[in-house]
Amino acid sequence: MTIGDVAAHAGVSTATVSRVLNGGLVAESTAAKVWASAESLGYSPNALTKSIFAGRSSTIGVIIRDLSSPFYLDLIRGVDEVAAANDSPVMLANTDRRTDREAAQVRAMDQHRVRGLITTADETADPQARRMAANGTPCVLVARTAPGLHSVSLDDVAAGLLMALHLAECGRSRVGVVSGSHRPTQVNRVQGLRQGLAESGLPQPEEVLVENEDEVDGAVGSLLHCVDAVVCTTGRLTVSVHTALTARGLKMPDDIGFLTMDEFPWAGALGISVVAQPSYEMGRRAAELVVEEPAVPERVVFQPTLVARGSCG
Amino acid sequence: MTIGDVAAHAGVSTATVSRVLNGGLVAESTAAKVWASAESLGYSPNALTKSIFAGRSSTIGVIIRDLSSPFYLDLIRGVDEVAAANDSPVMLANTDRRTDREAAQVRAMDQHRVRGLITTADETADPQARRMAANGTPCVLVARTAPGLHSVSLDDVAAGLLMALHLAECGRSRVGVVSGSHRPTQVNRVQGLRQGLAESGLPQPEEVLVENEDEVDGAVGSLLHCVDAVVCTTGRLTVSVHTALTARGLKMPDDIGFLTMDEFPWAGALGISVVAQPSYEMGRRAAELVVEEPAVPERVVFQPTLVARGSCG
DNA sequence: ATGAAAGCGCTAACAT
DNA sequence: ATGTTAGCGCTTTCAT
Repeated sequence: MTIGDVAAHAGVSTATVSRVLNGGLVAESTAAKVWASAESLGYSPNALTKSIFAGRSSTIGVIIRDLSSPFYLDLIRGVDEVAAANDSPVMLANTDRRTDREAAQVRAMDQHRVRGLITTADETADPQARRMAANGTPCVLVARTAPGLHSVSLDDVAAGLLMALHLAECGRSRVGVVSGSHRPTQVNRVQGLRQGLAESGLPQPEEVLVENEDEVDGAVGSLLHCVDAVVCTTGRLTVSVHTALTARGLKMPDDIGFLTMDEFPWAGALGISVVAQPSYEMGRRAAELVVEEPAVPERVVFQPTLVARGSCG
Repeated sequence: MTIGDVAAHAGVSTATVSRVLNGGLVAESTAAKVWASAESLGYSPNALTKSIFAGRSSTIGVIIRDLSSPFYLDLIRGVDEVAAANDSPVMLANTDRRTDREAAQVRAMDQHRVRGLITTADETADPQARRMAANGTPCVLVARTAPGLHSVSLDDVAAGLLMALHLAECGRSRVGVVSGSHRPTQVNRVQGLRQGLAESGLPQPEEVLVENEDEVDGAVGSLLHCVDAVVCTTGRLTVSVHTALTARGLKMPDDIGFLTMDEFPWAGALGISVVAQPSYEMGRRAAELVVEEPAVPERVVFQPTLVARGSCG
């Protein structure tokens, strides 16, 4: 089914059909004929071919590190919302935390001539992203910044400060922190926490860094002999850390304080206090940057909010 | 940057460049020249144009009813996994439970000439899907079947039976069930439950159907005067039902039994028993159907499994 | 108001 | 082994 078939069926030229389909100047009567033909032939315009002329597709590319994380999920929902409102399909790729996949995925997005790219990938793929940006494809970094590229991120230091403040208010004095990686988000959150604790006149935290989820239990155990509160700087490890705590029979907030990052569906039911980031809004904003294509790199920073539910006292 | 630019730079024809890029028969020396030119010009092949020739894109389309549901999330992960292994990008659309959006999204997928479509949409869009299927685009229904289309679904009746059996084994005698809609999955699960209870010599369940999450609390309340176990046939409402129960001070399993659908990250920590569906595997299988394009409509049915954690006794 | 024709970036015969 | 040429399905001048 091509535009040619429709043209033949309607007894007009392909140019006319194209005009009808795209709202050009055509006589009422011919337009009607064309619509009828298109209908009866079950014609479906080829979006791929259209994109060739535009030079790019209307698709928005999204590269996600970890599809199992609630944060990224909400991010996607936000992106999708804005994309849908702009008739832009969303092309999704999951690196599944395998950094070596990122380059290939960015390349794929580039080759599909996405209208813009929203990525949570590591620095590895930055040069490619920058090249895309130079060629007129807006690229938005999420949870990270880089020169020459847009970014949407959380004020991670503020998140750490918020945590420290809350712990201090709850009368906690010795805190242990579980972080998830060396990435800037994690480092900044811990830094904010340190700063906040210092400002509150509290001792610096005991820190463990955990890459793998199955190391959490041991790490938390090593923390426990000297702390009265455990904070977790990544939503990814919330379940594991919580489990490590409760498995030892510790009750919150009486035996131990617990504070973690990122809102999640069960937080309310479990009474777990969190420092939340507006992930859905961040997704929306990222997509808006793609749609609006600001000329100069924009760095959007969102503020975290504390949701106190009693797990710290 | 087109193939023509590369050809000019390398002093060969576009055909030769195309051959080099796609592994045709070319002299080592020319190939080297071409690669060098492509490299230095930063050439990136246009996947859109390629698809024109193939007649279709390599993209797999996925339409999801509800991106916030863990079930669909795992499904996507499965799809993405197989898609990535086949160099197929994934195009994602979220209907956000607005049935009226489905038709437009299926149409968009069609117009983008997706290689195949995996959809959780309602019957509304079936005629379009069937037309696509007729034109050679494999369409896979998830959690639903329809004549002429592939499908991947759970044995929902078995899920209900499993629930009934477990409740009976735990000594529950009067069960209340919260279902989420009139869709076949829900109906079949309840039917399986009824059948299982009957076979176990237990009375038929008290049933409430809840469309909106904020009606859950009232609905559960209305159930409570006469039941010693509550089952929820949709993972979407697990949190709400659980909250409705605990908010009334009911302890599981002593005061009330609780059993719900779909595995979720906190189930272990909370000791909630569930009947799980292999969502990730289902996603994989759906994508495989797209890739393999079986000539006749295939109906893949997965079996649910009980994960007993003590919330029923 | 409509058609003819050129061309978007690429591939695939068909030549040489 | 490489170039020439004719498309793929569509848009867009430029004529008429």
